[in-house]
Amino acid sequence: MGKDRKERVDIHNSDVPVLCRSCEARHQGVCAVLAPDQLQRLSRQSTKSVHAPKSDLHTQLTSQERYANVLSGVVKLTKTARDGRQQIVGLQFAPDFLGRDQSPGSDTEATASTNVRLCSFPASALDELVAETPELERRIHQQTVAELDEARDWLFALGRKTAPEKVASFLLLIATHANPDRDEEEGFELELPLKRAEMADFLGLTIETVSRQMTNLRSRGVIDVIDRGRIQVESLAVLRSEAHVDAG
Amino acid sequence: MGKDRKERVDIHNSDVPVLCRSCEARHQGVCAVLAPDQLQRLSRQSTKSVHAPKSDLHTQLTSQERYANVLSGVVKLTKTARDGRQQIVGLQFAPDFLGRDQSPGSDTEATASTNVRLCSFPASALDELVAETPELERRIHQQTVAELDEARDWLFALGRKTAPEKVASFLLLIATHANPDRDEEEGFELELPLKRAEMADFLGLTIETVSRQMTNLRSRGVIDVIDRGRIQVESLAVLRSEAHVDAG
DNA sequence: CGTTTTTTTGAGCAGGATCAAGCAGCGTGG
DNA sequence: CCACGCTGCTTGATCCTGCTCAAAAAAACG
Repeated sequence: MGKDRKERVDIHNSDVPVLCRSCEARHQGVCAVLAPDQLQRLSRQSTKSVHAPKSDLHTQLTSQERYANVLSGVVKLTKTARDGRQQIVGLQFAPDFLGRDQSPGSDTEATASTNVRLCSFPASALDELVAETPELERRIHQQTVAELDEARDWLFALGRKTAPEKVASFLLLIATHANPDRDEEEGFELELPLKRAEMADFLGLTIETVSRQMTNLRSRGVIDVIDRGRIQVESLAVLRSEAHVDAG
Repeated sequence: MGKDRKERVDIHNSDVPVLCRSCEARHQGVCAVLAPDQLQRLSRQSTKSVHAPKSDLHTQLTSQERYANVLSGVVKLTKTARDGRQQIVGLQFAPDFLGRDQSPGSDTEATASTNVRLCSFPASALDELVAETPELERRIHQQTVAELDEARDWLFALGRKTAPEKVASFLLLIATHANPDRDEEEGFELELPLKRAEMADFLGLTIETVSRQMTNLRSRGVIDVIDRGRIQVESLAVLRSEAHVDAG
């Protein structure tokens, strides 16, 4: 997976902590607005950690009063009813920031879907930086607005899209998040970070319907199934038309 | 509705602009964090306006580069697909703030559902205040987080709730927003700010199903229908159990 | 009042759920 | 090395919730 990815070390920026070099959050995430010395302070209290699928990240972070950046992998935010019905209400990818926008009374769980690497630090450390850097607050706010926007796109999908459209929309979401500036024309391989049950919980469907729609897409030549968690997408444009993305 | 509500004029605060006295936004909304002189500056550029149902508030505000507080009424945020399918992705009540968290690329419309009174002011005026008052930015951020939370609750409702549960959940939402600290025990009258078609667009259902579920709730004694837009709710607790609110 | 809009009600249909097997991959242990 | 159990995925048969189509009833409005 990481073999053909360029290392993004800042050769000319030796003030940047070792921990932070080649970190996505440093460039696009919340850390992007921090000055080198602030980065230094934060990184001194930061630790990287790896979490297996199904690890409960929410209680892990809140119990220790820590925040974290997602370095790699996918984190799912779920809501569960007493009768067992479950709905994924958000997915977090690198370099998303975890822990601050979870509002107090929220009954939302954060769980690793794939292997997840986190860079975590004490909440207090970030709160101090926020106090002295309005830019940082703005950056975090921007992420929240982006999440709100995505949530609203999914409200449309859940309320108004058919099962085939939902599944295509999901594949499109993964495709664009895995590589935001993908070549329009070419086909490409796609790693599915969610298993069927999770896709169902995300799309408001059952496992069976998700499975049927996947075979349906395959039989119509929109995708090739390589193995359980890997597909080949023939064309982004076709996928987009299958998803019936709303007007822009 | 307003008869038994105390007037909230700050007798002792004669520096508070006339325009702002007895305004909800002044107490719970974004204006709550402003100092009297800031309030003065802002109010000098503010105007109140009334908007009939179906007025397009989004283009009205963005074309004039103005933001606004909702003083009364209900604003719906909708997404529409090319084929006509529509989904309401958010409802704004007083004293919500309009205009800033609509991210640039968002294809979301803001439309009045009821008569809506707004207090609007130039975007630049607020941006200046934001620059000098970190508190204000934090306040706006809080509202965005609250909206994100509500959106996620509806993701669960749209993905996993049945039609009867959806309709009950909607009534519960209106009931709690109309009067956040309502007496637990007693029955009460409720004004529905949305017509059937809008309820359908909010709940991801058709008009017919909404209508059927309403008569269903009536025949089971959960509500009394007074007229098209007015119902009597027998008990909040019963409504809550009908809605199958997820675990907390 | 007639006209239009909104809501209700009914009959029939279908998309997706449910129930129930079967299958494929995979680690474990005999 | 294969039998075994386990987990995750697919496939099939049947059912039912909510949609579609149609029409009447009830409000709103000029």
